[in-house]
Amino acid sequence: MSLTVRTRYAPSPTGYIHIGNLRSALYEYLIARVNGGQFVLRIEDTDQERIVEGAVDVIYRTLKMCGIQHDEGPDIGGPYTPYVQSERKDTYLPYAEELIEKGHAYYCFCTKERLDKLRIECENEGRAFRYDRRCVGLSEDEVKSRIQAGEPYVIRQKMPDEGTTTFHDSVYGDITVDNKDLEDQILIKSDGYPTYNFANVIDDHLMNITHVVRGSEYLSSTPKYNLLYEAFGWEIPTYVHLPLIVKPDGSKISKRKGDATFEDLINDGYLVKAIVNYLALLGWSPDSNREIYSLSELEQIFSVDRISKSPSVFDMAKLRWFNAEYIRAMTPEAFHEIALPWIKKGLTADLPTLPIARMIQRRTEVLSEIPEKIGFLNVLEDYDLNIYIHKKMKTDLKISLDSLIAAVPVLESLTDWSEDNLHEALINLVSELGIKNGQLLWPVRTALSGWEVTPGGAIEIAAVLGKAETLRRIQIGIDRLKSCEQV
RNA sequence: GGCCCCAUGGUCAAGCGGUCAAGACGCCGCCCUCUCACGGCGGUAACAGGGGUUCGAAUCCCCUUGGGGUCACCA
Repeated sequence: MSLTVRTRYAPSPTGYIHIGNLRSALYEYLIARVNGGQFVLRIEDTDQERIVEGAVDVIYRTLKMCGIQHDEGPDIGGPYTPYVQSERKDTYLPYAEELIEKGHAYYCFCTKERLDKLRIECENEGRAFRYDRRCVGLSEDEVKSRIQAGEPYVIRQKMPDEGTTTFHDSVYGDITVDNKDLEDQILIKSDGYPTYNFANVIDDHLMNITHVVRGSEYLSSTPKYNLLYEAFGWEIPTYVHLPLIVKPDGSKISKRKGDATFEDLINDGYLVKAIVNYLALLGWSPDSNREIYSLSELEQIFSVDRISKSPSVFDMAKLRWFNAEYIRAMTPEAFHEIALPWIKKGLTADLPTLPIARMIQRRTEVLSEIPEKIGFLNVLEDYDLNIYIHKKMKTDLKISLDSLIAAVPVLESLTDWSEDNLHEALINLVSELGIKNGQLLWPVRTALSGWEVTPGGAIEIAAVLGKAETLRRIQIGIDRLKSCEQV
């Protein structure tokens, strides 16, 4: 079979894309690309009660940000337009009617109320609810007259009474179920819209989708889809079911629970490329030990047969690592650009941002941690003088005071306030004084920041603060140490 | 509960009858070092259990246990 591979991403517009959903889109895209095929975007909005304003835009935006570019879709058209199911509403009913003629479906007039009652009864008796097929044997005349009377109805798929149905999945292998365990699922709802269960089969066929890629939660309903394909006499697509992405506690990532949506991660300062890279490796593994891959590299090497079956835990710690890797790999200028909004968020003082960016780049794993990291640059807060005392640096209050005093004239005489010059001047001073680096630089760093821990050392911080502010802060340190009785 | 799926360190995972059972994240230690971080080096830790098949099982089969999914006029 040399058909062009065609995959589709068929989200329902709910307003956000959670991580598992995005990974599905990624894999669908990758499978199309690695086979030189096409990737289609189709909007599944057959549930009129769940329509969310602007939700489709979220989908477009997310795909675009990730570089997952579709070849056909509502926004760019294509040979199978329209790509929005609500706009295809009229195409489904005739197929359902065809099924009725062939004896694979039937009209059902049972009301929601009756069904609910049935459900409760079953629950009370401790057995699983299954539609009791009350309408399966209705005569053609009765159906006709009830429809003419305006009675609402749905169309149900009629499952075989016996036998088994087997389908093949590319990752899970052959799966067989007893037909008696299959429910007569609804194909057309009483509002005239098809259910997902029906529409996806019709559209996948009509749009010539060759590889149906979706989460493994659809595994249990796939036999019903197979029966549909068979009833129509259509070719069954290649199924590729993906293992679920779960939370550390093992439960499914749920939308309403506020679990990691793509936008959340972006807002938290995760890089798109890092997210995509991590997602690619969650449930799939390459043929080597490499972990860093760009999207275009993935388009070359992705393979369905290396998708794993077992669910994988979404591990924030690992995502952080990926993010940090991408940050560290950036040029200082590029990092400065993406970090700038976050630097501005944490910076009230008027200081040059590029040196700040350079200072924090290696020390940043997620952008959102930047503001709090650079707070010491804004104002010098009162600090505990005891932080001048550091055993490993071999400093105490006396040594710190001496070092700060010694640093003043050296810094004052510096005309070109560059990091290199600062480095040279201070290291020279160290040897002049015959002390250890830390005995000078630790006190200076402390005086400049007032923090016990800072991103960047004395020299980097001095360079960022500028000459005047550096000297001012050192003087504060000197004054405070002098007035300290223990010195 | 019925049906279906899954099962290698805490996490992601390689492995597809013969390996001292990779690698990565995390964690711990050491080195580097002006704190932190980066970087370098090292360490911790796994085939869920029980039966088979086989000369030989993490790899194949069965059972048990555990986990997950699904049972809507949602997708």
